[in-house]
Amino acid sequence: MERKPTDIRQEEIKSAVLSIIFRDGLKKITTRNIAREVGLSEGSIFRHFNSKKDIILSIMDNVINDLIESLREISLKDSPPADRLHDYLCKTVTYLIENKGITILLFSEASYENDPEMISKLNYIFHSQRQLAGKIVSDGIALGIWNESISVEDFSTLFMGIPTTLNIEMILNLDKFEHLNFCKRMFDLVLKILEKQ
Amino acid sequence: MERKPTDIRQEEIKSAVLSIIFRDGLKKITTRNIAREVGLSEGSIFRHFNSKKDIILSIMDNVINDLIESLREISLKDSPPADRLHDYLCKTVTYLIENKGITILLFSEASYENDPEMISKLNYIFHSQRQLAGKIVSDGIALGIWNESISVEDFSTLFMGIPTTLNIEMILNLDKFEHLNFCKRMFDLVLKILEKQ
DNA sequence: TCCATAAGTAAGTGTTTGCTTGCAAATATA
DNA sequence: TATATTTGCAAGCAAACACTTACTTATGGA
Repeated sequence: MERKPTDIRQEEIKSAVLSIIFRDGLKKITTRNIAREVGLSEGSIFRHFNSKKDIILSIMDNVINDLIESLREISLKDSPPADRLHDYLCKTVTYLIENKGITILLFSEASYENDPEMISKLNYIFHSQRQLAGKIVSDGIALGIWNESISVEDFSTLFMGIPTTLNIEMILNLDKFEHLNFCKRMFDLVLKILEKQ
Repeated sequence: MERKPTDIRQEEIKSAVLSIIFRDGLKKITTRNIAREVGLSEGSIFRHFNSKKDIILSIMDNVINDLIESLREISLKDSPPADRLHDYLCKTVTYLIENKGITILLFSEASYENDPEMISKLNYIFHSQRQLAGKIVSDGIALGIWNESISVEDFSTLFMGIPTTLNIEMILNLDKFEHLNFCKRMFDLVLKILEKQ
């Protein structure tokens, strides 16, 4: 059989997991199915990961490296806060649409396994998102653009609801979901909260 | 052994499921564990429900009867829309806090099993909530109290994000979560979107 | 009092699960 | 070329799972 180095196989395995979820649902993520999807024997999967849990943890690391780091870049830019907030939201929405099912995988596995390592990684992802969004709002307030009486904490909570609702809507009616201009529409709504009256 | 009629046992079983989730996590909901929690043999569980799936479906029915019907009542009241929206939000928040883990159970099971019956019930729950919130907003606009240029659809999406975020926060840091005045604070924020400028 | 029915149990069933073992062969390094 | 390491596979492991079976016993209406 064809042989490939571990780092390549690891990516193939993680990608297989996401394909299976999207096509067949969460229940079908078994080491047998993953092996078949990659085109390896089941035993080989355990050459490249110590456990099934490690595969999920590694997928979480991908989310951190891809999504969170992009959001961090946007949040720390010099551009006007309104532009940043808009980009931030659109980046999140795009990522979720392009990686359908990834957050439900993360939340389901974490709450299913009740595993501290998973919960901790999820915590990092969630609270990074919150904190980075909060920074943009703080900047806007500091610049005198936005209403200084708004609680940054509370706004961030509300803001975080947008991607999570998007996720749920995608689970419930994948096909019907109308994401045209979704981020722009949501952005216009939340801007009303921030603007000085 | 003590014998009880099916309808009593069914409630005991459903209640046991929720206790197990809260105490031990989703993975521990096995028919063995449920039986032990109720104090029955595993076989007896199947006297009262045809399958494990039916237990979850029945819990979903409880959510529909308890939460959704309360929300419907609030939504259809005659009181001022702002009062109704506030009550609506607080009712949801209270329910989620008192029934910790119930929504993650529903979403996880539905997306894990990928079962049409479960997805359909979840759809009903989610879209009822959306629609009932939307009605309050429509009423407010019709009465000339709120900004008529706001999209009721988009507002409802944003509004639905509040309970879902609450859920996630509760999974991630159950103990630390500060829910004092949570609903009031969120209500004040979203009111800024609705008010005429 | 009789007896159908409902509610209980112990001891299984087959299947699926994540993972291991023992060994072969490809690849990299000396 | 010699050898150590890595990658692969087939077969199989124990444990866990939802659920069934065969049988017993309590309950309640005729």
